Amino acid sequence: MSGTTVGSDCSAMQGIHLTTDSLKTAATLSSGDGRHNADWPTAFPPELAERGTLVQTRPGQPLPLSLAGQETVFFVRMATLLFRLTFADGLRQGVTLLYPGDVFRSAFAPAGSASSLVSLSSGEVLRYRYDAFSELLEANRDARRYFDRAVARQSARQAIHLAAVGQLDSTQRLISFLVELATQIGVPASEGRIVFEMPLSRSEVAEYLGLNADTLSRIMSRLRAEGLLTQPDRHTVFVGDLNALSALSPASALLMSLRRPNEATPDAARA
Amino acid sequence: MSGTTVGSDCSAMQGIHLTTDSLKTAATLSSGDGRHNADWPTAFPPELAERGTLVQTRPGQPLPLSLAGQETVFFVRMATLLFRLTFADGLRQGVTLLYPGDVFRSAFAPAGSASSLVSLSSGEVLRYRYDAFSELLEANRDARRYFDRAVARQSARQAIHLAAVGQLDSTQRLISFLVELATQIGVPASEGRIVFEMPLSRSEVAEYLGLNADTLSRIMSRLRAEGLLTQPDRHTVFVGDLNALSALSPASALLMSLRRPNEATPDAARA
DNA sequence: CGAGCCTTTGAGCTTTATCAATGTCGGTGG
DNA sequence: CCACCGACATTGATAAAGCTCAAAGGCTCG
Repeated sequence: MSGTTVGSDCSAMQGIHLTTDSLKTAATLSSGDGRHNADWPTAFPPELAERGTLVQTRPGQPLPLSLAGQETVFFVRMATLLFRLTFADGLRQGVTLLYPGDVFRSAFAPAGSASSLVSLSSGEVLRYRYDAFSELLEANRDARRYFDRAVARQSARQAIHLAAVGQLDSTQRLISFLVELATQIGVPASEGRIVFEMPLSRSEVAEYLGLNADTLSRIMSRLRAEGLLTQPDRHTVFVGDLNALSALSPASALLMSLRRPNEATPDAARA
Repeated sequence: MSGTTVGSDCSAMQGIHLTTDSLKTAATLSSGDGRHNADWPTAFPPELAERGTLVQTRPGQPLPLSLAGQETVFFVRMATLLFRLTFADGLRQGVTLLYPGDVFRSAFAPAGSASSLVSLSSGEVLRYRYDAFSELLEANRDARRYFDRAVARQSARQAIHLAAVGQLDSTQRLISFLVELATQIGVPASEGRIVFEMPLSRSEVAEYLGLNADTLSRIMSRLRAEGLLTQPDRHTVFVGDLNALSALSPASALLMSLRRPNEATPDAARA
């Protein structure tokens, strides 16, 4: 599995439709390291990948939830996405982060302009019309299973996030967030550390955690001062000792138990 | 519609299995007022109702999420349920309220003892083993559609709840909660008012809203003093003017747009 | 009728938001 | 190459929202 953030500054990025064989890469990429257990498919079924519309994303790029009035479905092949809700008065809340392997159905969001889906990184997303996607699932048992599992996994993640926002103090919330990122997009670095690129700006993180951006900055400074974190630059975070960090938030254990699906783990934990 | 708060000390209440025709009531009840549009089923398909295990609930009764190590699915026929998450240190957060028509898959909750599903009222719930339920959905297109819609609806509700907890002040949060209840379980009363039984105790409401119980009590007192609410007893709430109330929280509009599925509305809003 | 639990309400304190000033990064154009 | 600009980040002082603790009613159920 390769790196984390990309850094492309390409141009055309909207809906290139893939014909069945125009992009073997798609199928190949997504079947990935998949162990093809018929009962518990861990990889996105290639038959589905072939039928989607490829969207190349850039940081900050919005992904419209409805396409010609139709419901949509997105499969995150390689990117980090944010699903965000905006109230009438402009208050915004980051609801869920979506990582590679995740699937998002537009009906998961309240109707209207309140909801938006934004890519936080450069990457690739497959887009479907919901009715077409739904038919594909009917025809493909593995695809259906993949989708149902993905939905369940994300639902669990969102529940933990809600509990963190509702019950934890600001420090614990931030730590929970860092643990989430370390678990989902972190990669091992020297001396047992873990690195990841922070895909959100300070104010986006604050919005996600239900905190004030100033407060958040203060807390990050404190964690840095305490040596729990190192930041060579604004967007790169090294976690020295993930265990020490996670011990500081009650949500850590739950967050770390949620792996991303393609993770190469010896035992395929089922739920 | 009897009592509310905990205190059940009853005895037998678990799983009575229904044979195909032992409970015609089931099918009848759940097909309810359903308009049987093949494309968009609004009622829980009777074929599914017949196959579930009927669980009669009492206030405070826990519904175990795993059954002999198997994943489960619950269909709420008549009750209000609470899905709650508990952190290792005992902090608890109410994640979602489930109303009649809702469907809950145990995998929506993080694994382990952190999650629990509790009935807040007397009522009836149908329980399935997930693998059996999954097969039923494969065999029944309407059932599959019902399930997918239900999941989407609940996901949207949970997103709004998260945004309320993350962004709103305590008064707005409480008002959002009241608007949710009025929308979901409220019934018209005299003089254009709306009544509902509050299925949660003060401290459970506080837990759901991420507030302190004392603070919550204060705010309710204030709303009562301002005449927005009337409470003949602790568990009965009259909302004098739902529009006036909902104007006080930015989340109201979104919450009110989520109707429950069996609602007899002229137009069947699709998403 | 009494025990226990839930609720209400007050006083004081902690945490976090707000406001404002200053600093840093990255890009742009002279 | 440097000066400038705008967006983002940091940090301090202050204020307010909500939490904690404690005491005093109410309800409910044996």
